[in-house]
Formats: sequence, structure tokens, C-alpha cells
Amino acid sequence: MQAKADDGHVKRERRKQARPGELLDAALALFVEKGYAATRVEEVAARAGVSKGTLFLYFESKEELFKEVVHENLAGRFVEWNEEFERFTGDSADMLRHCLSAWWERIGATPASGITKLMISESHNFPELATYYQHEVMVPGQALIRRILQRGVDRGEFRVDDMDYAIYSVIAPMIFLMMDKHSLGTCVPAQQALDPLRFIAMQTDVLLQGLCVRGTGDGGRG
Amino acid sequence: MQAKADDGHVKRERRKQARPGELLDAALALFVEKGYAATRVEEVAARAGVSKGTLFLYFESKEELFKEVVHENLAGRFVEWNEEFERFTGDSADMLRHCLSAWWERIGATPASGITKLMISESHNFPELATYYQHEVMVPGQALIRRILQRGVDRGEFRVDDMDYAIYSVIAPMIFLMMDKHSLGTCVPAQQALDPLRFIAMQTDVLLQGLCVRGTGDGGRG
Amino acid sequence: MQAKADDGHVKRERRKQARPGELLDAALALFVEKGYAATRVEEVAARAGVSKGTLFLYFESKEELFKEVVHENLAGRFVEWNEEFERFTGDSADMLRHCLSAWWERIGATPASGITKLMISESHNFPELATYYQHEVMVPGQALIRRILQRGVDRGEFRVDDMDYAIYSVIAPMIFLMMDKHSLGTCVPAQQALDPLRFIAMQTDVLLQGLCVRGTGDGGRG
Amino acid sequence: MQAKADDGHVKRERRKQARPGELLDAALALFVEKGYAATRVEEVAARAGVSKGTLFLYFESKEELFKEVVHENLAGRFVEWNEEFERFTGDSADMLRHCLSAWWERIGATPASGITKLMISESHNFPELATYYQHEVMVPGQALIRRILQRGVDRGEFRVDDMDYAIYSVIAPMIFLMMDKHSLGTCVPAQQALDPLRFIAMQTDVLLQGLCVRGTGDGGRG
DNA sequence: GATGAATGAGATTTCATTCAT
DNA sequence: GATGAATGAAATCTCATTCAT
Repeated sequence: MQAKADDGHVKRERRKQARPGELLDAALALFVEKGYAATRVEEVAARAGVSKGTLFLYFESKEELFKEVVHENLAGRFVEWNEEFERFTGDSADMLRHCLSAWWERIGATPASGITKLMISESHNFPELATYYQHEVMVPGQALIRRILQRGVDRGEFRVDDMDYAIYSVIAPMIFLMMDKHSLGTCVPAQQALDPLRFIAMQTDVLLQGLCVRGTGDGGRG
Repeated sequence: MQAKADDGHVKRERRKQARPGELLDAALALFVEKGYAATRVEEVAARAGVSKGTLFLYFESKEELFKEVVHENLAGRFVEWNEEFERFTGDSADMLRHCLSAWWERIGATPASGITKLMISESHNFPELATYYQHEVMVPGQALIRRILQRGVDRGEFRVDDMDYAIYSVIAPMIFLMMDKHSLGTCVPAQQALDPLRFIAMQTDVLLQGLCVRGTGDGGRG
Repeated sequence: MQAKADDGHVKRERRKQARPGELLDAALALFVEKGYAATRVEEVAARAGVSKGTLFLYFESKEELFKEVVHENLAGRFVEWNEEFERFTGDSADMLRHCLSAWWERIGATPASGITKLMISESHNFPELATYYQHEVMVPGQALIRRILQRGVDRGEFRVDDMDYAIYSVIAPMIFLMMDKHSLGTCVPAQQALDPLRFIAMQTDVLLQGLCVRGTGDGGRG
Repeated sequence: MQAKADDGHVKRERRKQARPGELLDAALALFVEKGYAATRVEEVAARAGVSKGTLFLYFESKEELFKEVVHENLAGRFVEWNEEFERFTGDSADMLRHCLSAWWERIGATPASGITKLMISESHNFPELATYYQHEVMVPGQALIRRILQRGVDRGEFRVDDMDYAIYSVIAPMIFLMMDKHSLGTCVPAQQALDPLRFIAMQTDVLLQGLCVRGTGDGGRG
């Protein structure tokens, strides 16, 4: 009986903790799909399997919910990724390839990528969130890409004329993939659909062709 | 007196003719800025310098206004561009460069580029419009890019392994520039702001490096 | 030329005078058909062949228009009918028959009967008009019926136990016919439609059977 | 504690169950009094003791509310009445008398009679409802009256020359009473007011005088 | 006088938020 | 804690009325 009570308690504790998470997931999905304003809190609650009232036990307001959705899905992954950067020992072309495909698997392909679409759609309505996103994602993201490119330059692997624009060249295909996943690509028949990893591979090759000092034309594949 | 009466009539007529356009412009700007749902029709009317009621003289409903905003700003420019394509006599690298910078000047830099952001934000809420946009913009746009690349291949200037993905490589920076203009870039201080023509030039160079058969490393500038 | 000018002037004068009449006719028809609140002044104007603005040159407001519609169509016909009563020389059964069929031809069958439907529908919203209608129609109408019945009593033709209720017995079929014409009967196929004069004839026979002192069962027809 | 919780739940449930009925009652009263278009939903809600928003929890729109008001108050009473017809053993004159006075008590005197006024006022604006009313009330009502009259004929009690018009003769005073109750009679001082049961008794007598084969002149009172 | 574009008060309808149960 | 009935502020939309032409 003690065990049973404990079990119950644990399970209830877990659910209690999990509830906001389910709500945040539901909210992310719906905000990304329909936009902030067009999403009704009742839908979010329903998708999370709770009632409208319950949502307000966990979040002060719809706006607060939105902010927590953004915060929750931005929780600094860059610490981890900077550590991976430090540990990486291969050449910089491989590093860039690894970085982009890892990004797709861990972010692009997951609901977290919806946050970028959300910020694109709602940045004017939530300027403080836009700033926050800028600080939490854009700045560290660009910094990480810069470190990778700079590493290539420092090791004599890359030649970079204009670092800022080189960074944009890395970001552009990522933005494109996320927009495709969350909007433009959703009304295209499946067999015509874009294969993200293939696109990333191709883009990286083109980029590396431009970056690699020897300009061997094989995009650094060698 | 005839003249005076005519003048008055003409002036009023001119207003009447102009109103829908003014309202569509105001609506485009606000829908792009705040999203469809977060934009109040009264704001649209105010920005066009009329009252709420006047808007409904010209548009049946907010939804109808939205649809007409999209239709109005999509009026097939591809006829004109296909004609330019036919007339172009230079090499295909120049053609691609010209095409992208012309696109920026005529679309990207104008409010019309907001339509793309709108479709990205609202495609799930207006599926018929998304389909329409697909037919009117995505398909002919990709077809035009395909023609340019194919022209390069046919003339022995380009080498294209996978045409579909090559097209995406052209589109991705365009999407990126529009998102920057309408969202992400708007909270970045001016002196750090991205110069679109410079970005386009750089991107084209990188692309051409990958495309041009000789792989001269000068991106076709040589 | 003088003649022509005169003609023009006369015609214009006539039209100017006629305009409010056309508006009143249009308004009566639409108010009866759709109700006061559900009728838009623009519809009234359109049906009268003028613009919305013109209506307001002749009537201060929609409410004023409504009041004038009622006043216009109530213009005391009872003077004329009381004179007919005075002149009538036949027996009282014939008089009642004549009275009811004349009423149908002059009022019941004409748009004027719509006023009764209007008063039934809108009396709570226009209490002063209801009172006016009471004074102008109900009271003199009941008085006229009373005079006819009383004439029959005085001449030894009718026996009336309760004058008030005898009057209601005359009115009830009139109300029924007007409601049939303006509402209930309008969704009945034509061949099933009620023939008002036949109904009046029948009703009068039944009434007279009750009224005529000899109770001959032929309703006074002899 | 169990009881208390149940109580609460039950009480709230009871409110929830009762709401639509309260709203329908309020709506019937106001629609009859002011007409559909002139009644504001907020008034309906206020009369039912709830707020505007609550009304829309139970009814999709004002129009839907109106339709349900009509449907609710038309719930086929004719089954019951046809059964009464079958069970009735007295003579047909009594049957007709009973039928009309029962109608007044169960319908005419109750708010349900307002439906007829509503249909008269709004039939053009809601043609489907007019048809529905035709099928649910007019047709079965006329059929019931026809059965009663036919019974009299079959039993040798009544003589009916034209059945259709005989039926109208029964209906006309009913229409008159309802119009009096809901419109015309409401601005008449109380002491002059019409006593419906007395009017019905008188009308029935007159009718029976015409119907009864012996033409005894006592209206069947024997 | 006639017009009809423009207005804005007022109606319907939605939905985030509250709170009794 | 959880619920969902109730609320009312705010949005869309209508239409009587005005007024420049």
C-alpha cells in the first residue's frame, strides 16, 4: 500500500509537471499552424487533453503562454553545440557539413523549427520576444557559424572575403527549409516534396566550393 | 460651369477609382506587419484615410479584402519576365545575375514581397489562396528559373546535376531576403543591416561557381 | 414653344409631387413584406426608382417615412362610407353584404390592407401610430358596423344579443382575409388559394343566419 | 460531502438544462412583441437573466435562435388532439365547442399563440419556416377541423356545402383572437377588452347555427 | 433638386478570462 | 486541482443619415 501510494503520488507529480509541457507542445503546434491570433486557447487546451480553465492554472494569459512557448523551445542549445565545436577534430568542411545536418535532425525536422516561423510571423506583434529571439538564437547561431568559418580560415582551409555575408549564405538555406516545412511545402504533393538532407548536402557542397581555398570544384569532398 | 461640374465629378470619380487601391495597399502593409488576424479592419481603413464603413463599400468582408490583396499583388508578372528571357542575348551567368537583381528591384524591395511573407504566415488558414499562390507564383517562378538554367546547360555554359535542387538553390536566398526584410531584419540596428543587392551578388557568385562548367573559381566573373 | 415649356413645367411639377407618392407606395409594399426594421431605406428608394439621398429630401427619417406611410393610407375613407350608409335604401342584410364586398374591393384587395398587417406587426414599436390607427380605423370602422347592425335592429330586421361581440364577428373574417393575403396565404399553391369574395359571401350568410330575426336558414337571401 | 458535491453539480446541471428554455421563452416574448429584426439579442439575454455571450453558447446565431423558437413552440400537439378526437363520444356541436375552447386555453391564451403572429410578421423573411409552419400547423390544424366537421356530416348532425370554406370559418375567429391578444387589443383599455372565451362561445353558436341540419336557431344549444 | 460616397452609431458575434462548483 | 458555464470587451459588419458634388 505504501508503494501504491507512492506510485500514485509519483504519477500524479509527473503528470502535474507534464501538463504544462503538453500544453506548450499543443500551443507550439497550433501557433505555428494558424498563427498566434487565429489560435484559440480552447483549441490548445483541447489538443492537450485538458479544459480551457486548466490552461489558465498554468499560464497567466494567452500572451504568457506564447512567450513560454518561445522560451521553452529556445532553451539554449548553443552551450552544447559550442562544446561539440570544441571537441571536433576533423577538417572544417566536414565540420560545416556535420553542423548543418545535425541542425536539421535536432531542430529543423522537429517542432522546434516552428519557433522560427512563429518569430517571422509575429515578431512585429511581440517585439520583446523578437529581441529575445535575436539574443538567444540569431546572435549565438551566427556566432557559432562564424567560429566554424573562422576555424577554417585559421587552419588555412577556407577563404572568406566577407564574413557577414558568408554567414548569411549558411543561414539562407536553413530559413528556406523551415519555411518549406511549415508553409510553402505543405501544399505540394508528397512525391515532389523536397528532401531536406539532400538539399543541405547540395547547398553545403556549393558553399564549400566557394569557401575552400583550392577551389577544386568537388566542394571539398576531395 | 460645365468644366467646374466635370471637375468635381472627375475628382470624386478619381477618389472612387482610387479608394480600392488605397485600401489594398493599406491592407497589404498591415497584414504583412501584424498578420491577418491581428489586423483590425478599422486600422486598414484609417491607414487608407477612410472610415471603417467605407472599407465595406469596396470589399464584402475582411476575408474578401485579404483575398483581393493577394490577387492584386500577384497579377502575373511572369508574362513580362518570360518575354525578357526571350529577348536576352548575353551569357547565362549574366542572365541569372540580371534576373535576381531585377527581381529584388521589382518585387523583393517593394511591398509585393510582403505577399510571400503573408502566404508563409497564413497559408494554413487560407488553403485556396495557398493553392492559388502555388499556381501563380511558385510554379511559374520555378519554371522561369528552370528555363534560365536549362538555357545555360543547352549553351554549354552550365553543368546541372539535379535541376530541382539547383532551382531551390536560387530560391532560397530570395526567401531569405524577404524574410529578412519583413521580419527578422527589422529589429537589427541599421548599420548592421543586410545589403540585399550585395547579398544577391555574392550568392549568385557562389551559385555560378557551382554551375559554371569550367569551375574557374571566379564565379563566372572572369 | 410656350406650350412646350408649359408641358415640361407641368410634367416636372407632377413628377415632383408624385415622387413622395411613389416612395410611399414602395415603402408600404416593402414594410408589409419584410417588416419595418428589416426594410432598408435604400431598397425603398430603389423600388421607387430614386436614390437613397432623394428619399431623405422628402422624409426626415425612416421613422417619419413609416408614419407617413400609415397616415397616407388611412386618409379617412369613413366620411365617404358614412355617406353611402346614409344613402343606402335596401334592407340591412343587403347593406351588410354590400359593405363587406365593397370593403374588400376598395381596401382588402388593395395595398391599403397592408397597413393592418403593419399595425399588427409594429404596433408595439410605434405606440403612437397604434393609437392613431385605433382612432382612425378601428373606432370609426366599428362605429360604421355598429350603425349597420343597429339599423337592422331598429328596422326589425336583426336581433343582436351583444352588440360588441356581433361587431367582432364582422371584423374577424376581414382580419383573416388580410392576414391570408399578406402572409399565410402567400406560400399556398394558387389553385388552393382562398377566393376572398366567396369567403366573404359565405361568412355574411352565416352571420346573417344568426342575425336575421326569422332565422329562416337562408341567411336572409329569401 | 458526497451529497454536497452532487447538489452543486446537480444545481449547475439544472441551470444548464434550463438555459435554452429560458432563452427561448424570452426570445419568443420579445420577437412577438417587437418583431425579429427589432429585437436585440442582448435584450433576449437580459430578459433570460444572462449576458449576451451566454446566448451564443446555446444558439449559433440570432437566426438559429429564431428558428428554434418556432420549432420549440410547434412541437406537434396534433397527435394528442387527434387522440382526443378519437375518444370523444358526445355530439359534434359539443365537440366543436370543446375543441375551440380547449384551443384557447392550451394555445391561444399561452405564449405559443405568439408564433402565429411571428409567422404572419416574418413569413416573407423566413420562407423555410413559413413552409415548416404550413406543414406543422396549418395543414394538420385544418385536417383536424375537417375531421370534426366531417364527423358531424357523417353522423347526420351537420350540413356542409363547401368544406374548405367551412374550415376557414372556424379558423378566422382564432386568427382574430390571436391578433387581438398580441397586437390590436393591447392598446385598448382593459374594461373594453375582448373576452376570448365569450367570443369563442358566440362565434361557435353562430357557426353551429349555419352548420346544424335542423337549423333550429338555437345554435345547437338545444 | 438629385446623387451616391462617406460616415459612425449600433447590432451581431467571438473569445480570452473568471469563478462557482 | 479541474472543469466548463458565464462574462463582457473587442472585433466584424450593417445601414440610416449626411453632404460635397
